[in-house]
Amino acid sequence: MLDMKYIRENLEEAERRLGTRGGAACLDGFRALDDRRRSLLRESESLKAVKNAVSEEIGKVKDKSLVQDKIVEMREVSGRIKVLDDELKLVDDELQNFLLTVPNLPDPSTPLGLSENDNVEIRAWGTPGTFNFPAKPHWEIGEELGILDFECGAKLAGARFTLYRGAGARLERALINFMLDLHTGSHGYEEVLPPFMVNRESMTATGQLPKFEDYLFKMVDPEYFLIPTAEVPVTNIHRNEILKKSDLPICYAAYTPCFRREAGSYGKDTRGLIRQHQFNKVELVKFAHPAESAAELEKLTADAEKILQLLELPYRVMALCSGDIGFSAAKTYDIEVWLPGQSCFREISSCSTFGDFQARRGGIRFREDEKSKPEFVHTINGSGLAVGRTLVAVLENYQQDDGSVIIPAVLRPYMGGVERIS
RNA sequence: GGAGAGAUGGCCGAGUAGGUCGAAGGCGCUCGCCUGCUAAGCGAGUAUACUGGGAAACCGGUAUCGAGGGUUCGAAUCCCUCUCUCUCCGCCA
Repeated sequence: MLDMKYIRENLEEAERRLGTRGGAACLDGFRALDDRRRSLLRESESLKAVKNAVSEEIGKVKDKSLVQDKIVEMREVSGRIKVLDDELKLVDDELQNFLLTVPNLPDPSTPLGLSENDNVEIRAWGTPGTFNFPAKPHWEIGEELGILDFECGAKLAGARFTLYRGAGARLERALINFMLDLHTGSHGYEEVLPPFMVNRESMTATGQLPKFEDYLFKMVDPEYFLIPTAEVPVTNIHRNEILKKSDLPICYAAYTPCFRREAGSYGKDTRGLIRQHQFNKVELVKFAHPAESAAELEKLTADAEKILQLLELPYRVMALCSGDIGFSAAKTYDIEVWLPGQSCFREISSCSTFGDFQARRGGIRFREDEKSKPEFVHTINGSGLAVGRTLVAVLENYQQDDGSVIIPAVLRPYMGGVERIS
């Protein structure tokens, strides 16, 4: 959520910055609602001041018959207040609902552009390997090895679900453990294991709701939402808290499955593991001092990259342009891994800083000094990494001409010493 | 699922025959004083949000005692609904 005072005082600048996301940035109506709200508030509150003062006088008088006229008068004032407050509530709700659907302002360092074609490559690591045979896509490798069963996934649940078997299931688990061990052991993150379902408040704080309910899986009674990313529960750990400045940055790493409706992506990536309704991810989440958030985003991105480096998987880092960043993000780096079976780079991590956008929605604050006003922290998060897609990258980059797949050296301890799946 | 108990400020904990309670007291914390160190002691201060005024320091108003409604001139205190926590029983990975 954007700061109301900022919008009030910088309406045109806010519209211009939002406009860089593409589409019409429309803050029309904000000013009218805001003015209406404040005028109602002023009127209601001044009446309450009168009511409070008179009620206090009435309280001091023993014989209420002496103040009967005041009681009657206040009865009318109370009625008037009720009317004003009812309308205020309507205006307030409308204003809140409006603000909750306004996306974050792109950070000044976010490149301008309209689509993914305008994203900017920041750096690349590793060299795509060459194969003396036609490189296969992972779904062929996985099916031939009997470790990925797409048919059975469809039987059990439907399209975009997969059954992992044997070494495939173990490789997924190995990747999860490898990632968590690295981030907690070497990068300073605390491991957390959150609920995989959350309530509406949590989804609203991180920005999935109210605007993107269609993208989520939802339980109706009682109402719960399956998390689309661990970002949601982990960011909400500190919802409505005032953190100690000395504790910042707070860094969490969490493994969770993620559940996404993938509404609007019909026909896209229908083969293989790339786009599933359920997938595993290790997520990194930070709560940082505003002055440190830019640097923390760089560090977090580097932490995610380290996984690919140790797995020796080639990748590139892209700065998403203003038209391609997510609703809540101010700045995003995508890490894209090389997939030889499909001859393309595919997103395997998305690392973003949200500025105070999520913190304001969630009431996550800190104090600069003991006596100063609480300020909003900045939240930062990124995949470290998407596990299913990492498995895809391992299968495709480490495939051999005999159909087997070499296990990267760093994963072998997690695979019971297995060096090759064949 | 059944039966009970509870939810107050950073923490602990008073306050329910409605009335000056944003809320006693204690702890913690901050700033001063004092003690040549440490401990103790003394004094003052110590919530948040919105809103009005002001360049600012700051001053005023309103709201908040789990959440939301209601009764009342007036509610932490009464009524209703919901959420969460705890205890016991049942069931269960």
